[in-house]
Amino acid sequence: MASQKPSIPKGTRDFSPAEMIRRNYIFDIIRSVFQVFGYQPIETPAMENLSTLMGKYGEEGDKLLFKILNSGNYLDALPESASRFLDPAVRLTDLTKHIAEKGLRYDLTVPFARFVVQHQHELIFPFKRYQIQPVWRADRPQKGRYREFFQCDVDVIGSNSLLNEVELAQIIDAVFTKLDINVLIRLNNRKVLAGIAEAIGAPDKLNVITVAMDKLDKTGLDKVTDELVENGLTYSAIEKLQPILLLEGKIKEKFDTLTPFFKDSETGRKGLEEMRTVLLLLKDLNLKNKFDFDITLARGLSYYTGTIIEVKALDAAMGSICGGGRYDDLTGIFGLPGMSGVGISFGADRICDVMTELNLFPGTIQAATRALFINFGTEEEKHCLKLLASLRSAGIPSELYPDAAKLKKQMEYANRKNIPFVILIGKDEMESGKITVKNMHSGEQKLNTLEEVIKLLS
RNA sequence: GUGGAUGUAGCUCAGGGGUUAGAGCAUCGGAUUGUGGUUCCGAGGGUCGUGGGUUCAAUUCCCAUCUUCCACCCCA
Repeated sequence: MASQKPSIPKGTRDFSPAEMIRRNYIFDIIRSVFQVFGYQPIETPAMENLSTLMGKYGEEGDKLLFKILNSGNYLDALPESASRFLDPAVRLTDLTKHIAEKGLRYDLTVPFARFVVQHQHELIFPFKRYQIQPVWRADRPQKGRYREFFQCDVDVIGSNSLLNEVELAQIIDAVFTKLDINVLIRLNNRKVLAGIAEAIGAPDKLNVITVAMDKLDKTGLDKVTDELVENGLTYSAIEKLQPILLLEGKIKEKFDTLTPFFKDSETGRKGLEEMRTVLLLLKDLNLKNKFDFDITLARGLSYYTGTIIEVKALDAAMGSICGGGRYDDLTGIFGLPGMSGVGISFGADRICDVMTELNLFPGTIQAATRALFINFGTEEEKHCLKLLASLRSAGIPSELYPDAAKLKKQMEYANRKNIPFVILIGKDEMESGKITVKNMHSGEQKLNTLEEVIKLLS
């Protein structure tokens, strides 16, 4: 039988020990910050019922869901002959709903909303939770984009207070300060965006406007204008929108321009007021990283209703490495209305990419074996096993080479694994009861008692 | 879903319509069976992504397909 070339699905990755050490460094910092702010961990299944996931991320999102084929003879469950679904006139989604009822989660927010509704009577509100798990998207992979990646979510649900938004900004600041990444925290509010749509007389075109505005810094004013025209915005509306699109400079100037602009839009005024509250509180907190009120920030996920947040690394070319916002009614679809939540998600994989690119991992993070016992044979093995146990109970990470291989091979093993000390116990040492310790860095070698060895390696 | 690149040894990559396809690194053995990193010597390892076409002859040229990467869309 010809052996097949091993491979893994597109957009997924294996993580080597060296990579896991770096990834765990990031996860540990993020987790410790979450905990210090009073958030509690939960986990949810990798797969959810498709009905939980569908329709929550907009049309695009549905396409990017990985669907799981039903077990057993799934074609038997079809209401009519399978051949009908081969007709191109029949929509593929019709077939999908008959043969797949589960899907891999697309993010952690929607499963969290489901979790909250399902466990509402056990939870203490406002409920502050964090969740660090992989999510899956059937996207085309490219730089910084994977089909399986880890999100680190923090959310507060059951509180309308804008203090939560402020707290999330503090968490962002604390995490990236600890990771030594310089970031810009961009803030906006969906109500401000809705207000703009209202004020220019195109309230139904909110989505078109936000998507176009989001592209402003990438494609420029002309392209954005073209796109707006294509999507049916009138020239007079675009004309009114222009000064908003070009709004730059200090936060205060943005408020000065928007305030009169919103004189007929209550939604806009409300959004602006929320922004003012959040920004003023943040101003007094002296965050290490910069934040800005950026009216071109839109964010695609359709469930956001208030504040939206996005974080970009300043020194690396990478999409957003953290994002989130407030959703007023995500639990409503699952039967629990009036429960507002706000949360953010850190993209661990992108953060890892940025830190690798900028060389930000400290050199001291690898927790490797401290000492390797050389294996000289059966008698020596037995002797070493006891000493090994002593070192381990003293908390010294140590190992015994499992085979009586050539010394060169064992030394090479220690060398390649970066083990700083090698312990040699042959006939001589067994008789004298002493232990030879070799420092692999300096090459120097000494006879010691067990106590001395423990002291030396601790 | 759209567009552009890519695929040759475990890895990074040269090469070229015509005997036996190369290099560096890695692996294994030896110099050196109680002493690693450096050095030297040697060995193993390939259906040149897959399928088809052109040709006396294709790994090389052409077409298709898949893979990976990059960009768009969207996003972490």
